[in-house]
Amino acid sequence: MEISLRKKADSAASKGLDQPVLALCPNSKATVDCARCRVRALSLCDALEDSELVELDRMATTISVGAKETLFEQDQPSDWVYNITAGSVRLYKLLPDGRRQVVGFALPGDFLGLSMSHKNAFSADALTPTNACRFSRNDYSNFLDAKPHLLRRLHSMASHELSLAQDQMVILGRRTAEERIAAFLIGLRNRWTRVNGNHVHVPLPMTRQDIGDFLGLTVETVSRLMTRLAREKAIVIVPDGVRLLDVARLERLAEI
Amino acid sequence: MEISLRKKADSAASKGLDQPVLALCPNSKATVDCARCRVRALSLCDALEDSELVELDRMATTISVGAKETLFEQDQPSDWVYNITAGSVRLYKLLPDGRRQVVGFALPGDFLGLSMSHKNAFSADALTPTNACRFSRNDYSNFLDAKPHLLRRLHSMASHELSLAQDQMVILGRRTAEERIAAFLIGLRNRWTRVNGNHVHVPLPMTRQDIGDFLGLTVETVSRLMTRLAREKAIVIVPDGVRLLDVARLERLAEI
DNA sequence: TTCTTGGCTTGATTCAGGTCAATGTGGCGT
DNA sequence: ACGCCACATTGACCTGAATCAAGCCAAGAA
Repeated sequence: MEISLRKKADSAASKGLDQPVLALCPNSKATVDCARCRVRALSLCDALEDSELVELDRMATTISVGAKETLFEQDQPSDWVYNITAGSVRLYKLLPDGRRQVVGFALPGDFLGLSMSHKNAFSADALTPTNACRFSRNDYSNFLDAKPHLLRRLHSMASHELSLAQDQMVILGRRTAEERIAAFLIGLRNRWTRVNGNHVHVPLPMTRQDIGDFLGLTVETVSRLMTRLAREKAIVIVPDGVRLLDVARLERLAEI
Repeated sequence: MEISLRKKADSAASKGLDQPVLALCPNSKATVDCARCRVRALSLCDALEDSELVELDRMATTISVGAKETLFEQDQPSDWVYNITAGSVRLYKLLPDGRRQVVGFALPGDFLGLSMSHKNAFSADALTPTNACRFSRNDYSNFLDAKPHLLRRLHSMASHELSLAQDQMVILGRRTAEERIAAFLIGLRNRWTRVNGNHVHVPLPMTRQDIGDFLGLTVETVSRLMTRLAREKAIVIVPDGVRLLDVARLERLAEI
């Protein structure tokens, strides 16, 4: 795993190969500047005052990982919490025999470390080159103790996450393969909307295998159904994503 | 829906038919006495000092609902939060066409209302006669604002719930019917342990249909596999539950 | 340029679990 | 005692998605 570190207090701390700096986070100075963070409004940090952001700056380290590199691994001590600022991340659990369940995908603005447990409940690796704001769990926990409104916000994010997980339980337990694909595309469209605005173009940084492992299907089934939806003019498959043609139909299929 | 109310401040507030008072909560006085609550150690309230419990007493109302009665319904305003003190509750989501996903079962000590949303994410109804401690969401929210350590506790419960939901995603997405049943029985055994101590007898207050709707299976499949596990001497089916004979085998099947 | 590799698609076949249809069974109200 | 009803079980059959097996294609490596 190669991670490049950029930190105000210790810019010589870089280890491993540097990843190219991504377009979304073009700070050439090796500083964290929460006040100007472009995902701030989407993230936990939105709960903070400007004065508090200065404190946060001091705690934060920005990290960059390349595609396919690991952020953290299931069952390892969770020493850090992360705020994704650019890129996309796959979150998954492995069974001993290799079966895999993807429990979610993280996009810019998403927070990893809601869980308050000292072991990671799942592994996380980057789907595309990814930047994140990283805090030590200790610093973070102390900061939380001092800022009850931040804790409120954290709790409301965890509640929201729980609610999404329950929706996913409905999808996995009670929906057909076609409905799962439709729900996935509509759900992802809605999440990209927060980041990029509402477009019929839905980027899919993950592979078909990842989608299958998220939806409880095989690659082949995902591929067949995407092809079928395309044949029936509900979507168009484009490089690195899909374009939604018949949003109404997809929403009807996805309806909860 | 019939609910009997018993409250210190307003014992005349009873409406509807009274349910018989349950064995586990035999207060004949219509008062809430958190300090002596038998599920306190299991519940949120464990985070509170004795002095704070007195405040809680004043906010709380105990309610009793009979089997099959509704505590609250999906998409309705969530005006109350609940602490289950006796009985068992089914939590579920309905699709428009009637398909159902049970998202969980609540046992004594479980808290309903982690979610901080003003609409219920799911419906809840009693499987067996059930007692709960009920708080208005407003009172509760104000109380939380004044007690950051209670909020911490609430958040850690929500985190735990999220982690369980992710485990359930693995079960629904990537496990065989037999593994699902084993995981369900072992998981339920572990939860009853908190309430009753560790026994090989696992009460099943829910129907086979409920289990199927929790595990993404049909009644018939649940019935067949329970019968098979019984035939193979892994369990014995007894009235209102099962007795685990070969715990090691079940744990191997359930392994995460 | 050709070779390799990883991801994607497509077709043929299989099978785990669903569906449909009886039948069994225990509790409850009359 | 009787009938009812909800729940549970069991059997026969069906099907949606998995599995197995090729190919296809684009991006890198040699």
